[in-house]
Amino acid sequence: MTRPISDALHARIRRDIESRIMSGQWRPGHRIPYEHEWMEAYGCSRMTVNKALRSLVQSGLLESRKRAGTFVAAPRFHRAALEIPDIRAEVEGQGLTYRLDLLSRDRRKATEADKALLRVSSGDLLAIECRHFADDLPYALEHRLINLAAVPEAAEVDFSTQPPGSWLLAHVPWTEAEHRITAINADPATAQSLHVPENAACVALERWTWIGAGRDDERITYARQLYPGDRYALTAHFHA
Amino acid sequence: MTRPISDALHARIRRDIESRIMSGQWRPGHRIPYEHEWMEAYGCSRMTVNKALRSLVQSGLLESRKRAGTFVAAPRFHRAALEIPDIRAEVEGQGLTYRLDLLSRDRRKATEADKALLRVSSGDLLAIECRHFADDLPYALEHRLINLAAVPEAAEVDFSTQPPGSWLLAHVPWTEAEHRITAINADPATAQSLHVPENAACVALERWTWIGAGRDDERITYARQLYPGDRYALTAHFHA
DNA sequence: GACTCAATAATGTATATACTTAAATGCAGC
DNA sequence: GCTGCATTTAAGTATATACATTATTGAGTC
Repeated sequence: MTRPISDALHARIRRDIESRIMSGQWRPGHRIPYEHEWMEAYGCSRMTVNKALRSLVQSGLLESRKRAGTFVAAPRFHRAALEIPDIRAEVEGQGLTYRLDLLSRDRRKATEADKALLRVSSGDLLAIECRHFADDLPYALEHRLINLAAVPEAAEVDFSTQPPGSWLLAHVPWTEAEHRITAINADPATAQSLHVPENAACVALERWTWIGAGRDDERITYARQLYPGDRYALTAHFHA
Repeated sequence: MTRPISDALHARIRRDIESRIMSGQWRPGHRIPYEHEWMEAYGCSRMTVNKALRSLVQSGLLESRKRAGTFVAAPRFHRAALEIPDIRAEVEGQGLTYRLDLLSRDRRKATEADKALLRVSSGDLLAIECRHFADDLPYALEHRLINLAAVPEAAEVDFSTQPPGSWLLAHVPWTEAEHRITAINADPATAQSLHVPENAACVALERWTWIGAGRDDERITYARQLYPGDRYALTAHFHA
């Protein structure tokens, strides 16, 4: 997942700055040398220095202010890049056999509850309940709503073999998404479905997906996935 | 959290491309126009076009191949940027009163268990157990190990008022970090400590933090935070 | 047809230059 | 001391240009 290291000059400058920040030599708030100082130091043009700095600004390590200079940004949070693979890919990536179990599929007009979850005001949708298996052990329980106004093709798709997440990821790419991760106790039905004891702690991952950033944004899907807490962990890595 | 919109030409080109991808008009694998076509379309230089494209490549929306062109990247995961604020900031950000309760503080040579968690081979460390309160309701239970070889100053800090996470974030900036999120059932002691029923589902957030990307990396700290699942949710947003 | 190899065309990198923009600085006047 | 204003300086944007790199294309050969 690491970027291929490049021997380009701007990449070297970038790495040099990065390592001085990472090592703690330059702390947040520290004003790093001016662009013209870097260009002297490396005997290159300002554009080259600028390219390095801009890329560090984009990744949040630096912050520039006109006239004042460029500063090491203050980390206000622990940032991490969470990459949630689609479940089939995740299971198969672990060398296990994936199997999907479609529990229910219902095409209906949005109920009040659906509207609240999908964040739409009306329309038809597809409601799916399914279980994901890894080597015959339940891996996740999924409840999903798909907005048919946004993705009419979904009405024709056979979700008894293809997980809805995989299909959507391939067919409705590059959407905006919001995730909510919490923990819940398995109710009796969930416990039975996931083969865990009643009240077992589960990771609940909710995801809202939509297209477009403006007012005319279009809700695509809502998904809620429950994972047995003792078999599953989300991992995230911060690298800058 | 949204970037300030810029009216620079390269930013406009960027937005135009972005919106065509986000709207689904250009799907993954699609070859977008060549740089020289963009420069004709906008009547600008190639460097300006290049700036827009590079920034979209950096954020993972595009992918360039020499000679072949620039393509819409295939989203293989649901990416999300997880920003985990330090607990005090998080609580106070919600308008609640923060209070820290230091349960134990122990300076010791690393035990076998410590070594495994902190991922060091030996050395002195500081082990801290504390509870974070929001308006007199327990918010999180924290178990933390700090490697004194990496952060000797920590030995002198008074962690009865200042949460270790806040202090570390301010004093050991820009580190690498790995997060692991899972769900567990509260054991009797934890339940009592967090004022939740026994076996209540809790979000368990583990974080390993170190400095430097090479072999000579230095382990800073290990933290495990338990949050009552019914009072707490991690949220993450993907925006591209 | 399959293989080799050179021409081609697109991105990648870098330079030198010029003008714009915004904020820190310092000076003048009250 | 404080305020307002002009100055200055560093980053921001953009251009035109050149050469490097590399994967594709296609022509020529076996």
